[in-house]
Amino acid sequence: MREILAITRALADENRLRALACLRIGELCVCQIIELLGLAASTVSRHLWILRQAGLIEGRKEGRWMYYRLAGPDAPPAARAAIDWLMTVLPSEKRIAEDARRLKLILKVEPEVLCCNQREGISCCPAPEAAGGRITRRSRP
Amino acid sequence: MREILAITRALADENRLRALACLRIGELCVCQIIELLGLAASTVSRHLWILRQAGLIEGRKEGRWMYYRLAGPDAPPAARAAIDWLMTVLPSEKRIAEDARRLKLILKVEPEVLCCNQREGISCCPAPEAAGGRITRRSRP
DNA sequence: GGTATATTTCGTCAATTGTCGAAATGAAGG
DNA sequence: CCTTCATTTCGACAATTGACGAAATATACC
Repeated sequence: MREILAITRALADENRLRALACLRIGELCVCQIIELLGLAASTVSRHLWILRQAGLIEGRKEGRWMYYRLAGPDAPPAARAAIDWLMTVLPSEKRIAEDARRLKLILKVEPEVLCCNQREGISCCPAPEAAGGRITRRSRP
Repeated sequence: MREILAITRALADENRLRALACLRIGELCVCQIIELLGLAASTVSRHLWILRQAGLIEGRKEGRWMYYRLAGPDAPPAARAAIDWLMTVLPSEKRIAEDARRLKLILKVEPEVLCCNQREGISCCPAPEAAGGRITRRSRP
């Protein structure tokens, strides 16, 4: 039961669903996910940890960078099934499609430059949630 | 996104998963679910409402009694898929199997008698969560 | 070794959630 | 109509959660 609850609770958050969905295109660096979600790095790190311990994603460290990807075929079957469900229902969501569009822009920027910009509080792409009314604290030094 | 989040958040609670799982045998009266979960009637009612507005279950009123069942084929596809996933992963869970065993005992009691007993604070079956350390307030008038 | 830096951990705060009991609702039967 | 009673709604409270910034960790490069 703990295993299943870890999965369902991991999925019960919009930002975690967005993170999962964006990983469907393949492996991503944490800084890219940070950029996409527009949240504090520590917050994103926590979200990724929750997804990871639920068995939904896998991490791989390469130097200073950390890469995450969707759990593979050898992941717990319950998690795999959950991922399959998500990948059929999520992509048609407006927000997820918007994320996919922005992700293309993000991928054009070298991770090094991306991280450097994040330190400076600069976003490489429009960040629609800023227009949506939510205030991104990172825009204020 | 609202629709999917309603589903994932509805599933992010152990008692709601138990309620869903017990409905796989068919339609149940609220008082039977109350008995199974061992929670206050108001709490169970709230859980069922959350499951209902997520499209995971359907309700039917018959006189003073309210019956719930799993969402049928004409339910939102996302909800149907979620139910399918749950019904493959939940039944093998220890807690769910235990619930199924207790549900058989509960079904032997007429709903009228069950409700009457609940009013008196009497449980028709062992209620394993009492042994598990949790205190059931309803045993104290 | 020392510095720079990508990510995680920690502490804190506001918001949300699960739970209960009490009161309200609504349907049956006298 | 008035009572009974199964269920739901309401209000309160404790526990959990998501968010942030600051500090810690770990890796690379000098």
